[in-house]
Amino acid sequence: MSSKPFSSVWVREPRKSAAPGRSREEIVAAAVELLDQEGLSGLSMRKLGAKLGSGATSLYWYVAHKDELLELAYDEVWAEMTVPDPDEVGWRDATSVLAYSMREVILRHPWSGDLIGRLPALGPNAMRVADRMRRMFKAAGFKGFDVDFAGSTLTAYVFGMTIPEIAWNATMGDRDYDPDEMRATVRKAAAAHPEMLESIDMDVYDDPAAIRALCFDFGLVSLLDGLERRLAP
Amino acid sequence: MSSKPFSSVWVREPRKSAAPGRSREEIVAAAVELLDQEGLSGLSMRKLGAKLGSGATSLYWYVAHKDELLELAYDEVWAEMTVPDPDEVGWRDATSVLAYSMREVILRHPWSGDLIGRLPALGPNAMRVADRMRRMFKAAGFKGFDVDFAGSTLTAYVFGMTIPEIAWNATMGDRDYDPDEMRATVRKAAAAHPEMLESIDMDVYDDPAAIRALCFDFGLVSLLDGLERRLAP
DNA sequence: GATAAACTCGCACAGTGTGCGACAGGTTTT
DNA sequence: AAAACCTGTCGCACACTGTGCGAGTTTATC
Repeated sequence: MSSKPFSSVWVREPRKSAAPGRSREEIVAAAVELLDQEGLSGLSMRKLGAKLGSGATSLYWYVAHKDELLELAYDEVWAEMTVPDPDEVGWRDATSVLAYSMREVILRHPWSGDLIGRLPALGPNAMRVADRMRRMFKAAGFKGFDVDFAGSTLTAYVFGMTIPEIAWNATMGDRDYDPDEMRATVRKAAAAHPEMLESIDMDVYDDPAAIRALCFDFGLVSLLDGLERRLAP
Repeated sequence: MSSKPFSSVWVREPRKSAAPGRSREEIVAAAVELLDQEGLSGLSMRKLGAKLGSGATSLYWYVAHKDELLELAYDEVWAEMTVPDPDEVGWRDATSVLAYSMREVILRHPWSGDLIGRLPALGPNAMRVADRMRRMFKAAGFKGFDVDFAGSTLTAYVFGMTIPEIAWNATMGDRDYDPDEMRATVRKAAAAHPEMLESIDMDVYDDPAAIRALCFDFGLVSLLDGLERRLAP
């Protein structure tokens, strides 16, 4: 009765071929490289084929469709995240380090921001992160559902804070940034809401990166405080 | 010296035409409708033109490019969010209601999830929400940067929690959901991490929507607790 | 040497955003 | 009245996308 089966690279049986000329790993690596250089919209099968010195449609032997390739590339990103051992540093430090690492990795691969919330994170690397994050929160003392809830809350925060940051970098990165121009723009947009001006006129726009870092830390500390509170009633 | 000026619909001067046959509002409304029905990838200029009984390229009179249209449609989403008055219900209730409202609105317009983190939220409706959210956190007692930081933290959490939920609905919505199939899938993906099983084997997959709602509340309460703690040292 | 499996790739199709230039109708200026 | 100018519409064309198909080539196995 079920219409279509749930489809994901991680569910399909992989090709058994040992290691011929072109391999799936090579393709995924090239895709990640291209994505880092040109962004999500810069990755096309034709370009990727050219980069690998092959025809575009040859890649379809190793990969069912482009989405599958993206699933594979996406999981590579999770591999780069540092997940400390809570037994060594304590759960708060461990989760903090993970959070900062996630933020940093996503910012390094901005295209991954567009994939969060579009692809299921079922790859081995994502699983490894999930597993170790569970351990962190178990070490902290969470029980039952709360272990997963705490994990979801943390990743939600990090993603939610970082994704808009990517957007900012994308719109601003390819032009010379002028604080005054930006201030003027936002002031115009907020003209109808005089109270907003007090935040705009602060020196937010002079060093946005620094302010964003501060903001990330503020939210993270708050969040961890809030989680801690759920442990001891 | 500055390469390109910062571009956004909200910065450009709008067309002055009063109200001829076709108007910008009409176009945006039709776009939102189409987006709701067919999702982000379902919106093409040709389809939209057809829906309005006009040629595709005619729309370019009212809108500079597709992105601009998306900016306009995106802002319409912000208009639907309920932003209570903190003076009436207290800041914690006010922020909770806003958070729930944001979640609900985004889930109702899933395509907006893909636009967060791709478009700047400078439209009048987004500004209105930002302004009133500032008021909430000022009423709570936050000062200076912390007012904006608290706001960013809250929206980050809501977005980060909701965006993956959209992805889930998208992959699952168009097929019959089978808890056991899903459980088996995830169990397979997590095979290398035995500790994950204890969360998988709980009844998460029987009523995912309910669990997600629980999770959202857990994170929200934690976050607000954490923010509250920053008020009284 | 033959048969089959593994792999490559050119062609073609249906679709996309959008620049361009040709139109039409109304308003204003000469 | 004529000419010039806006406002608005739209067909055509370009370069680009993912990918199904089928014919071709290489490699492995018996």
